[in-house]
Amino acid sequence: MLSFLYTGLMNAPRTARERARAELTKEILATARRQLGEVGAPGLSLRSVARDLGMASSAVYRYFASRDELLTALLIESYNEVGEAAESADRPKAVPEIRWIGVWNGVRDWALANRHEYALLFGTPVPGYAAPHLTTEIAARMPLTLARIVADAKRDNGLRPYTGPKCDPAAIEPAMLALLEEGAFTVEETARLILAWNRLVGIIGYELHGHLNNVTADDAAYFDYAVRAEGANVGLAFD
Amino acid sequence: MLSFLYTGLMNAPRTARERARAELTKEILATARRQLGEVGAPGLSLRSVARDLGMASSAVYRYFASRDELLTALLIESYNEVGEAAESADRPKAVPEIRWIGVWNGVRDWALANRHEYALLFGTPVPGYAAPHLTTEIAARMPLTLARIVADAKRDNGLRPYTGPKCDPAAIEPAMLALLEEGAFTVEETARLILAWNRLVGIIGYELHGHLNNVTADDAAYFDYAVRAEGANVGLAFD
DNA sequence: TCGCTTTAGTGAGCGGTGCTCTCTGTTGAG
DNA sequence: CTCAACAGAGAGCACCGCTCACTAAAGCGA
Repeated sequence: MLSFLYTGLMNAPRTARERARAELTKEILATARRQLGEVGAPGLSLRSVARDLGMASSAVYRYFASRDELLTALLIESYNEVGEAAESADRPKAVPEIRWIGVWNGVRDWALANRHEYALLFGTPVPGYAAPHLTTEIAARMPLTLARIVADAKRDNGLRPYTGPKCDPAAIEPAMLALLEEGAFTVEETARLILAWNRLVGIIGYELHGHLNNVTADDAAYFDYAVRAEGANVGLAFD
Repeated sequence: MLSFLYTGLMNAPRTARERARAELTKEILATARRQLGEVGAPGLSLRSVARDLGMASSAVYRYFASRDELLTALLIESYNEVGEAAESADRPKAVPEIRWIGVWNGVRDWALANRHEYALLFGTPVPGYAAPHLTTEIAARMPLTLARIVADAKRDNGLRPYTGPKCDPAAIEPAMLALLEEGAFTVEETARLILAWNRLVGIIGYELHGHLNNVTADDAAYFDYAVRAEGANVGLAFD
């Protein structure tokens, strides 16, 4: 499982054979990524990747043990990209509200430009395919960027008081609570942050997949509203 | 397109041939539905439906012009089921807060029992497949059940004042605004209702598809919290 | 009732898929 | 230099959606 990570990409290739292997692995990934962008994950075919590269389909199996393993590699790549998009959209010196809006728009822009990749990350899973545990760490980059913003806001000016329903602490995964205690969040604040993340990731997905077609007229304006509403919910100074 | 609706199911069959056709159409649908529940939409195969029924795969094409048409029939069936689940979970004589919780739990229960069907309705769309317009009317049953609850609450006791960010009216589809004006909603209230619907449908999807695996420990408790938070957001009396 | 048209169902076939297996040639290490 | 590890090719298996030519039966107008 995930053998490609160790045999192909990591460590400096020493022999000519190893270098060739690393190179071809990258080429396969790049071709697969291009096809993913064009036809989406369900349409991605190992055979057509092989055709594009002018090699026998069976040869690709020397590099990726299965189509699922290839998809996993693309999944990791995409998680990193959306994390990168979120991080680079952040302006740590700006006020939290501006940062919040900026990061969410960065994520949405990436999603609009990489809709099939977004679907792979946050959409309905391909039946029979389960993302390996390895990916959870990388998957955290994007949400952690948002957590940092709220943590900074809390440190500098405090969060606005919240008057809504309370969340049962037992509902949240202990590891997640521990992680966010670094930002000195209460259970309540953690739950609201998770909720905000869920909601906005969901709304981007709905826009992308056309579920808002007969509902909203201006998706960007609706998203802007949702981002502000969500920001207010986690305690930022939107009104 | 959608010829099966007219040739197979609607109107009372008169001749023996028409009756046989109606019957077989139903059998195909039932078999397909069973397979959908077992292997999900991407795994649903017209050939295996035919095998289950002991007929040649090509014969199925006399009843459904394509796999997509078969999926559309299942889509309609599922939309009606989730609408039915929402409506029958409503207790119109109860207070709005109880009704709100009840309907959402009804929807979630249906989703948990019919996860592949839920994915078909609200998940990532199958590439190349676009749901026909016909379905939008049926799709409205579930959200309208929720709109009714909030409308009743507004009529009887008024909604709680909302202090969050405002929504640009241009963001919402005019037809949607007109539809909800029947419940005497303001643009702001309509936007919040849509938002609530988006969010909760999304959260159910996340739970179903495992995206909450490392985030929440008790999905039911988390959903309960989300339902209350969302109810408070639309102006119901949760605190 | 006859004859014709419409329909249901069959099975072969096309081009595609993921994946396996055997075989060949090459590379690299002891 | 030898030999094992490895890369690549190609045939093959079982599946997929879908089409087409063909047979048999049903329905219907004359």
